[in-house]
Amino acid sequence: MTDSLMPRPRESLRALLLSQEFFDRDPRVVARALLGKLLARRTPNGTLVGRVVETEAYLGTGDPAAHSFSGKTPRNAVLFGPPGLAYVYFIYGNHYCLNVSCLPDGVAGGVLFRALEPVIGIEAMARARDMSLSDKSALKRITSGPGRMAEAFGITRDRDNGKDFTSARSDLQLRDDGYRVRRVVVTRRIGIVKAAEEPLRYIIEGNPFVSGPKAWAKKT
DNA sequence: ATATCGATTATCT
DNA sequence: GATAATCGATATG
Repeated sequence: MTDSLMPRPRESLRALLLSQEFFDRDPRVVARALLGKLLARRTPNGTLVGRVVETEAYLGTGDPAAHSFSGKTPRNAVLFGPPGLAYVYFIYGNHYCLNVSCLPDGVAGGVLFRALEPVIGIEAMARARDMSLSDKSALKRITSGPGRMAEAFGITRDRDNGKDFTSARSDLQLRDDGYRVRRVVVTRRIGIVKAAEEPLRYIIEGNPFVSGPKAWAKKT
């Protein structure tokens, strides 16, 4: 074959950019629908891609666990804005966490990205996390957790808060490559005390890159 | 394998 | 001044 002489389709053509309408829905619906989609980050050096395997829904002003519960502030303003924007917050003096805003402009709601399965740029992700891939068990820990995946992708509030996931010109995008999720498991949310019992955490059943102890990947 | 604890700072009361 | 949508290290069964 003369494969190398043919114009190679760009990566972006093989995975469709998610639209703003995709995010203009209830966070529970979006959280479920995001499983299996691709998070893509364009950097000066290369591209990072991870498949979404774990999400959590935060319901806005009616949800005691949501940052938007007590109304709009400078920090959470993005959650009240248009759908499909990156909401990044800094937590415990150590970690950034990445969310996407949901529902129409003026209505709060969002989805927290909790874990990815690395697809492209694994070496770069490991570097960003100061990890070596020589240890086989290290692979699972690169992007399995909200703080971990944010660090692997170089997400910070200064750089990324408010970015449009749905813009063709954005360096932070969400795409659909046609991957089909077999089965979804819903559990209580992790790391919170308020409204923790609500079944608002969504994971791809059996996926090894889901965060937390193995037991959390099954039920609770 | 599960439990506990300390780190470290932006944000809000 | 208290809190937090976490992580990694350490301790213990």
